[in-house]
Amino acid sequence: MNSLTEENYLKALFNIASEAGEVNVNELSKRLGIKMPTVTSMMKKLAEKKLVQYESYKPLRLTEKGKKEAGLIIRKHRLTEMFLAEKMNFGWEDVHDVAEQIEHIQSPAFFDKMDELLGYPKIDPHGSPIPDKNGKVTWKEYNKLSDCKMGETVKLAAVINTSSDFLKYLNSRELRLGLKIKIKSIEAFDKSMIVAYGKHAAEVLSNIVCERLMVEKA
Amino acid sequence: MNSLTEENYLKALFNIASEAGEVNVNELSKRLGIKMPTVTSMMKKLAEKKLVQYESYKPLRLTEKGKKEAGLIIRKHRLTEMFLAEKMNFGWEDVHDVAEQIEHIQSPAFFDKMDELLGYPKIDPHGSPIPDKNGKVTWKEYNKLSDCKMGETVKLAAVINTSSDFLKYLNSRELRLGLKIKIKSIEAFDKSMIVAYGKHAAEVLSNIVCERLMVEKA
DNA sequence: ATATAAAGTTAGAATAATCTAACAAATATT
DNA sequence: AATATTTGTTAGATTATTCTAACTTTATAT
Repeated sequence: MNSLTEENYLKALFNIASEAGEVNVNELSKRLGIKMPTVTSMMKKLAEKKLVQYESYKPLRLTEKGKKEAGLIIRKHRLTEMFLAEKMNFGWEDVHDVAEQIEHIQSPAFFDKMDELLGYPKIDPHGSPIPDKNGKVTWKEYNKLSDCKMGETVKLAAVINTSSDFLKYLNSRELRLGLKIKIKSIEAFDKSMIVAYGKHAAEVLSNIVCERLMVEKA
Repeated sequence: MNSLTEENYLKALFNIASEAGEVNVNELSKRLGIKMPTVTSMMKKLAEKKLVQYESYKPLRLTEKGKKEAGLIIRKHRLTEMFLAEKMNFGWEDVHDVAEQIEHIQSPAFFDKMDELLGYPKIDPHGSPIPDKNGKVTWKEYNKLSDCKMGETVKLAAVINTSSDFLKYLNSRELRLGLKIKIKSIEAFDKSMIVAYGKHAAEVLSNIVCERLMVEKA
C-alpha cells in the first residue's frame, strides 16, 4: 500500500509524462510544490518499491507497475469528477479540488458504485479519458481547434487547461463538450477565430483559447 | 486546521463521551489502537489548541470548541453514510468504513450538496442523529427494546451496535428502521423476546439483540 | 572551450506521529 | 493500612516527510 504522499508523486509523474514526455526532478518539484532534495529522496524510495526507475541525473520514469498504480489513482480522480458533475450538480470548474482528495479513498466498492451509477463513462467532465480497471488509458486522437481550417465544422471533445478560470470563461461563452463549432474565419494577424455554435452566431476566440480546445471531426 | 490524526482523536473523544460520559486516556488509547503515551502527548497538543481540557491524571474533556469541531466531523461522517445508503445503494452494514475516510474531506460544498440531495436528513442509516451545521447533536429519547413490556407495539428507531456482523444479522431477519414491532412474549429466564413484525409472525430475539435495538412508541 | 547557469544530490536538521521502557499516581484488594 | 493492580506520565528512540545549505553534475552561452 502506498501512502497518500507517494500517491501524489505517482500521479504527478504520470501526468507530467503524458503532457511533456520526459519528467525531471525540477519539473516534479515545481508541480508538487516540494523542494528538489525531497523529491530526489522520494524517487529513491519509489525506486525501492519498483514504482520508479531512478538513476542519478537521468530523467525519471515510472515502471510498468508504477504506471498501473498511477493510472488507477487517476481513474479514481476522473470517475469522481464525473460523479460530482453528473450526480451531484457540480460545475466542471469545481470538481477538481474535491476529486483531488477523494482519489485517495481506499474502497474499490465505492468507485465501482460510481462507475455503475454513471454507466461506465469513458471520459471525465473535461473530456480526459478515464483509465480502465488496469490503469490503462487510451487517448483518442483529437486536434486542437487552433489547427483547424476556415470553413470546418468540428465537435468540442475535450479541454486541455482545466483551471477554474479557463472553465469559467468557457461557461460565460456557453462553450461545453459535444458542441458543434463552425469556423467562420481566422484572423491572420493573431490567429484568433470567429466561430459559430449553438445560439452564438459569431464569437471571437483568441489563439490562446483555441489551443486549449480539443476537437474531432463533426 | 486540524490534521487527519487530530480529527480522529476529536471524534473518538466525542463518541466515547456520548456513550460513557467520562473519557480517560486508557479508553481513548484502546478505541484508537494507539498506545497511552502517544495519547497523552496528543492530549497536550489538543489542549494547546484549546480543543481539550487536560490535567494530569484527570478525565479528559472536550472544550466547547472541541465539541463543535468533533460534531462537525461526525456530521460529515453521518451525512456520508446516508448518502452512500440512499444515493449509492450501499447496505447499512457497508457504509461505515467508507464514511470513516470521507469524513476527512475538506470541502463544505461537497457535504452541502449531499445534504441537499438527501433533503436535509436528521438521522443516518443507523438512526443516529446528524449534527447540525454548528456541530450540535440532539438525541431523541428512545428506549431499548429490551426495556419494553409484553403486548407493546413499538417502532424501530435506531440500532446501537453498528458492527457489520450485527447489521447483517438484522438484514437476515429483515429488521430495518421504521418497522413496527409487537412484543408477543418475553421469556423470564433469559429475557429473550418473541416478536412480530412485517411478514414475521413470531421471531425470537435474544436479550443481547434487544438491548441494541432502540425503539419509540408506535 | 571555458565560464555561468540550471538542475540534481548529499548531509544534516525539523516536525508530526508513533513506539518502548521505566517511573509515578490513583485505585482496588486483601 | 499495606500491597498489588491499573492507569497515566516522562524520557528517549523511530519513521515519514519535509526543509536549508553546501556541493556536484549537466547544460547553456559566450
